[in-house]
This record gives sequence, C-alpha cells and structure tokens, in this order.
Amino acid sequence: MNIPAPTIARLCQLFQLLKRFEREGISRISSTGLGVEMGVGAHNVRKDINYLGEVGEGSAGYDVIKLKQRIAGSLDLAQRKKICIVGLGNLGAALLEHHTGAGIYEVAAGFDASINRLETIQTAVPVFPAYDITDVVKNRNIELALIAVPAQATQEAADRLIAGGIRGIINFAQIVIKPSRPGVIVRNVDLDSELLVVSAMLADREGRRSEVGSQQYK
Amino acid sequence: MNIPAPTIARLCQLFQLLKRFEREGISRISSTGLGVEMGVGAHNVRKDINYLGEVGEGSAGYDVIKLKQRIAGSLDLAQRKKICIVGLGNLGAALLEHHTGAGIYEVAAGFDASINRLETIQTAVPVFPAYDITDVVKNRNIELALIAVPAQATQEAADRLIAGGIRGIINFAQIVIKPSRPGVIVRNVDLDSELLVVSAMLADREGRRSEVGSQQYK
DNA sequence: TACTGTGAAAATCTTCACAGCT
DNA sequence: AGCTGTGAAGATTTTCACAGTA
Repeated sequence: MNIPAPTIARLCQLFQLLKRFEREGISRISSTGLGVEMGVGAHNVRKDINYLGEVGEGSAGYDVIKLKQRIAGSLDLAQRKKICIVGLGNLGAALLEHHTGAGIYEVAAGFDASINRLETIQTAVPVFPAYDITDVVKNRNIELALIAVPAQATQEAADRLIAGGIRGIINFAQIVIKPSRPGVIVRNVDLDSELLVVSAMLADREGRRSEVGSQQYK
Repeated sequence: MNIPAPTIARLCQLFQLLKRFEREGISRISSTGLGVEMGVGAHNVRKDINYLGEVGEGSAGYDVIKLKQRIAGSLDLAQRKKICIVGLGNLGAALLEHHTGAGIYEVAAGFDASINRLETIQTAVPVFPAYDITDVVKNRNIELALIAVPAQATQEAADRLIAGGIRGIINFAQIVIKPSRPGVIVRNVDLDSELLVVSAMLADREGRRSEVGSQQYK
C-alpha cells in the first residue's frame, strides 16, 4: 500500500522487462543491469524493488523469475484482466487487434455508437452498441476500459462505464474525465499532447523560443 | 529554459484547452476555472503560467487568446511541425489517419519494412521503405517521429531516424530506446504498460494484493 | 569481491499564504 | 472585491553513501 506512483510505473516496466528476460533465458540480473535496460539509475531500481520487501540474495543480483513473481503478487498482475474498448474508429479498432495477442489482457468487448460500424467491423471480439456499455460491463465483469471516442463523447462514455462498475480507465481523448464515483483510476494518453510535450521540451531545453512576448523566464 | 517537465506537460494540456475555449468563444478565464477543467489546483495553474512571466491582468483572470499565444511563443508551439510514422501495422496505420486532420502536425511520411504493406496501404501520406528513413527524414526536414514497430525493430528504427537528424521520438514499443546522439527527446507510450499501471494502482490503493510472498510493505 | 538494502541528504515539485494589482 | 504573482513551507521523489550479506 502507498507505493509512490512513479515507483508503480517503473515496477510495471520492470515486470515487462523480466518477462522478456525469462523468454530469453536470462535467469539472474543485477540492479545495474536492470538500470541500463530501463534507462534509470541502479539506485533507483533497488529503491523501487525495496518497496516490495527483500527479494535479492545478498551478493548475486536478483533471480529473474522470483522477482517477477514478487512484483506480480504485490501489484496483482498475475492473472489476466478483462478489458473493453469504447469507440471503434481508426484508433479503437487498432487497439482491438493490438491487444488481442498480448497475453496480459483479454479484450472482452468493443463498443461503438454507430450500428453501421458494428456491422462492418471485422474482429473476433464481441461488439455492442454504446447504450449497452453499462450492462455489458456489469454482466461480464470487465475491469478496465480504453476510451477512444471523440472528445465531446468521452465523459458520457466514462459515466456509462463507471455505472457498470469499471475500475480503471485509459483515456485517449484530450479532455479530462471527471469520475462520477471515487476510486476509479484514470490515466490520460493523449497523442496530440505527447507530440506537443516533445516539441516543448526541445524548445525549452535549447532555448529556441520565439520572442513573442517581452518577459523572460525568471 | 529549465521549466520543470511536469509543468511543460501541463502547459501543453493548457494550450489544448485554450484552443477549445477559443473555438467555443470563451475569451476570459480564471486560474480556478482552468484548474477545474484540467483536474489540478488553481495554485498549480498559476505557478505553471508564472514560468512564462506575467500574463494575467491583475483582477480579471487570463485572456484566452493572449495566454494561448504566450504559451505557443515560449514553447515553440505556434507553427506546424513535420512528423513521420515508422511501422504501418494496425497501430501505425491508425496513427497515420488519426493525426492527419489534427492541425498541429503535418504527417510528412510513413515507413514500413514490408514492401508489400507499402503497396497495399490506403493513405494520402507518402510512404517509403524502412531503409530510406534516414534520407527521407533528412531531405524533408522531418522533426518528430512516432515509432510503432515490433520491440526488436525499435532500436534500429530509432538509429535511422536519429541519423537523419530527427529531434524527438514517441515510442510505442515496450523497450527503452538508447539514443545514439544526445539531445534527442524520447517519450515512451507503451499501451500494455499503461494497463498494467492502472491495475497496479488499483491493487496498491486498495491493498488487494495476493499473499504470494511473506513480506509486507514497510 | 560484488552486490543488495536502506537511512539520510539533496533535488524536485506542489501547496500555501498573502502582498499587490485593477 | 476578486484575482494574479510569488517567496516560503511542505511533501514527494531521487540520489547518495555505506553498512550488511552471501
């Protein structure tokens, strides 16, 4: 309980990395090695792992499988979760396929407001009209949702999902969802904003801003 | 120079929000109003804006247009940037369309390793084989790239982009890119990890972890 | 010897409180 | 009166340094 959010994010990244090591047959790895692979310092890796209690073996680094299981156990990552995708436009449809084979999640449903879209889409995932969101989420015990609808439809989609008992949402629209029930975790992944952020960081780091205003940074 | 990264991210979000206000005909807004819309405190909004120097007018909140222009000027967000997309699978192809109409960026090229894919894809964006990445990026002055290729092909794609002079990369694969030249900004947007993070936060916040190990959090 | 685990220091980021402007 | 701008306090996160262990 109460692991800092950045640590949680890095532990998830670490979890994925350990799965790769397992596939590649690497069975033991040091914090330094992990740090290189994750792009963070070895200190940071050890500190993060330390939130889970002791795992390493004194001198010989971490056992890949044990560490992976420890993270999965602590963060409830062991069993597949059911997810759904709301909005089956270009992005939503791509997500539908993208995640099917991943192994971490089962895509249990797709939703779209357009009946026409539901009839023409080619997919093995069962799809439903948007007005069924609440019922389907409830009846199939879907835990997580990806929302890939136009900005102005996002809040309503979220409300329906939450009414059905959804526990977490990843939102691809450039609008902030106001959860109608507390405890729902929302993460925003706005592609346009990501591009802006990269541009802005370049401008800031290089001091290449245009001189529209007169004020300087303090 | 030297604006904190979280502030840069929020300023970009703010920039998008102001564009929406402009479309909706809202011309003036207070820090409180902005905070509600962005899901952060009014203090935070003022502090962020303050990095740009003075903008507000003492008593009456911020002028939407002026504030937007100030952000654009300081963060070099005013003119469209050229971007490209590497990897035209489900996700890459969706991104190709997703961004075409956004207005912030011009999608100047797409790349894929499969010639067959290049011949069959339907798009108005010019597409090229992967081995042309370096030349096309250089000749067309493309500044930013989205990488949506399989994990094992990611580093090579990045190397080619960087050789062509790319300045920023958004990476959709679950692998950390090691830039072959300093100064390139890389942001990772791994969809699987995002889902894991949401799961993990739920587990952590609710103390619902399974008792695989014996240790507790400290 | 090579590595982890962890308290403490440092850096970063957020929140507060209130002076100052319109 | 209502709102911004900002130094200072507070909280959080990262980095460090080194004791402890196999």
